[in-house]
Amino acid sequence: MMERVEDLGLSLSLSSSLAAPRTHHVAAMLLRSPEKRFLEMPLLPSKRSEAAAEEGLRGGSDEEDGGCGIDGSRKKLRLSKDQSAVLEDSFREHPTLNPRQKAALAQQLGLRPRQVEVWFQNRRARTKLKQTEVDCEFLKRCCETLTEENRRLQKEVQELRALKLVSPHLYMHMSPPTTLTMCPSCERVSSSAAAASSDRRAAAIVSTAADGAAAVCHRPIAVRPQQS
DNA sequence: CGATGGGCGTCACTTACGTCA
DNA sequence: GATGACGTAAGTGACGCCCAT
Repeated sequence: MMERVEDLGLSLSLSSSLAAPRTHHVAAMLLRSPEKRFLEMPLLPSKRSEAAAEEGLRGGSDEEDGGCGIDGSRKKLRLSKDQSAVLEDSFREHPTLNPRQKAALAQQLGLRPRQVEVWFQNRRARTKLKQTEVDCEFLKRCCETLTEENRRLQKEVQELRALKLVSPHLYMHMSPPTTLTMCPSCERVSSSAAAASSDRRAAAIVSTAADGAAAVCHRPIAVRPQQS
């Protein structure tokens, strides 16, 4: 089964078309010529089409259920506000329906079960799209914050190196930079850093930061040996 | 017991239509 | 009134799961 967004938590595939749904949508539409659409038409009715047709037979005429007209044009049904509200309430309660719930809802709203099913499908898609947009915004802000933090740390490293050259004595006795005793991502303050000698600390600070200022977090991390 | 095929539900993508600025 | 952007109902194919054979 495909992974669900709600199961993934903060999931985002930037390569996914969802990252830019509108542009992808438009591009895809431009690419799809009527000829291609004709070629894509199934030679035989699919399982789904058959099911829909069957439901159509059970549910009433095309005229009243929003099916295709005689000329083949698709008649679009707009759900009433009341119908939408009931569906919305039901969706909040359970985003997926079992057959019994679907049938009950369809009967209550005077719709075909297929219409209820489609509404839930589209509703789930809209929810997922919204969540993706939210995730994308969040990750963008994270990226900006980390970039800024990285810039700041690089600058601090440069300053420390300069100080070490100019006055090693002062450097050895200075208190540790506060920025490097607290992890900006998990915001935990390291107690071991305070207990360590200023000499070893400073050395660690410089070497760690010099590795790219990426391994600031004091949680167990793997620090790559610097490549030449 | 594993392979296979059909039924079913869901998803991603797409199309087509209604609405609104 | 014409037009384009947008929202959304619906069509389609693919995929995974389940179950019978």
